[in-house]
Amino acid sequence: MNNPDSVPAMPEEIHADAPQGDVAADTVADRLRERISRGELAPGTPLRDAALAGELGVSRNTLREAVRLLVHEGLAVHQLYKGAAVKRLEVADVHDIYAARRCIELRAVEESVYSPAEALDDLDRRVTEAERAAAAERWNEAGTCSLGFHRAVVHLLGSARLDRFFDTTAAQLRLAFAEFPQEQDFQAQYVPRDRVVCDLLRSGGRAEAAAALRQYLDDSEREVVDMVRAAAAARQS
Amino acid sequence: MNNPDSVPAMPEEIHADAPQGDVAADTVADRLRERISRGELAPGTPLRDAALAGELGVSRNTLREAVRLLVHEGLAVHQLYKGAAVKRLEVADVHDIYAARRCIELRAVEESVYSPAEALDDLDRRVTEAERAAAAERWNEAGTCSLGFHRAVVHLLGSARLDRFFDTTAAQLRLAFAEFPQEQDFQAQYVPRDRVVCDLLRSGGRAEAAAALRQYLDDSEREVVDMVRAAAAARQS
DNA sequence: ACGTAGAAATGGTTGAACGATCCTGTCAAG
DNA sequence: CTTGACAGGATCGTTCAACCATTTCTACGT
Repeated sequence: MNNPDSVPAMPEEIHADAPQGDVAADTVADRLRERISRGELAPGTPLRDAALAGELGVSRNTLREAVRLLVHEGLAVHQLYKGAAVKRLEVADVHDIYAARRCIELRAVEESVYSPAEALDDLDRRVTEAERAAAAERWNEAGTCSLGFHRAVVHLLGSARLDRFFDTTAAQLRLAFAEFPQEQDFQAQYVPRDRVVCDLLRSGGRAEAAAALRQYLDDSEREVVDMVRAAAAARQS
Repeated sequence: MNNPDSVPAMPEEIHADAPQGDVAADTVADRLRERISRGELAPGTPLRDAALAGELGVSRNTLREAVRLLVHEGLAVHQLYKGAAVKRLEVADVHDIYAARRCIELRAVEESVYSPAEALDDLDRRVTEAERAAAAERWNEAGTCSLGFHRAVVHLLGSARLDRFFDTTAAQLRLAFAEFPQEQDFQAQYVPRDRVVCDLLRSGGRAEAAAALRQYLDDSEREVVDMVRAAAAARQS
């Protein structure tokens, strides 16, 4: 099955915009993250180092460093002598992730009293962007913008570490969607609810905003759990 | 200054209790983490791969994978062509870390309404342990136990990801103490305040518990900032 | 059919090599 | 004496080829 093409796969050209002050393993990790998030490397796909190393034009050692980073980020899992594979989200993971989201995002809403006005304006910009994308029926982009809104909410807390944590968690959450690329438009349904949360927040209704956000997260969690269950069921057949 | 002992440093024996189902790089990362947290590798210490690889009895490649993990965890920093060094906490880092702690721990207190009684009993156990250690003037152990209490508080939220995040953040915070091994006993001063928070939590006084915890974190942050400032000043001379 | 022994594939680790870059100390010109 | 060029040496980043360990596949004999 592993077609040993005598002609090596064309090494993807190095992106000129790749961070040049960076080491190879990091840029390779970026490339892999990218591929995973766009579903090109579906959950469960084994990450064979020899193959990927050739494909990306780096040595096996470098690629292994990159894969180790992905494992550390929870985007891949590792088994001794069986290598790494793209992480497959389980129901427990979804609950775990949403517990974390509830913690951080709800706290951010409560703490937003201390946030400067321009930070709240940034929130509004994000939602407006998402609405524009949704109106144009660019569902994929709408999902990305919606996520950007939540990212901005977290950013209100002013901790780069929390921002990073949210990013990696969101990346994991995307694994659920990666199995159903066509379902991405379901995210658009949540854009109006982003708007509600945003407006309540700006008008000072923290408690209502928090309640709305909590409901939002509960509903979203239910939906993602269903997706994961469906994916597992589809895999059985 | 880098004494090139012609006789190679004795490779530390492999711990028999090292997770055997694990790959070498992970166990090496554990060893390095250990060394850093106990101050054996002080902040600013360069992590020279050739030297460390020999010392730990692994190849340079394996060691580099381990170091990359530490960098990813924020325990080390990396500069291209200059290698990695143990992270030196700056004031901004301390603010960042405490913003994250406030977010998570305060949320945990508020959310503890939904926590089962035995989870709260666990909190009590941790504090009692810390008190015992403090009474015996084992300050180092008291600090560890106190941290265990806060860890248990976070655990109330029921997210393994948040637990992990708290752990890595706490490990970063230890970098501040690593420069002042003798000051570790100052942590003991906080044990009685842990007791207050714990009791308020168990008696249902969430709001008071949250207020006490917030005050706790504010004071602690101030103190750690002073430590970092002092360390920076001491470095100038 | 079934278990089993090889064989092939893959993973884990090592050691050496080579170029790139940084650092340091030297030396000569000003 | 200061300054700057410059030559080593040290370290880093990366690659490559090899080796053993383990799994997985396959084909064979029963």
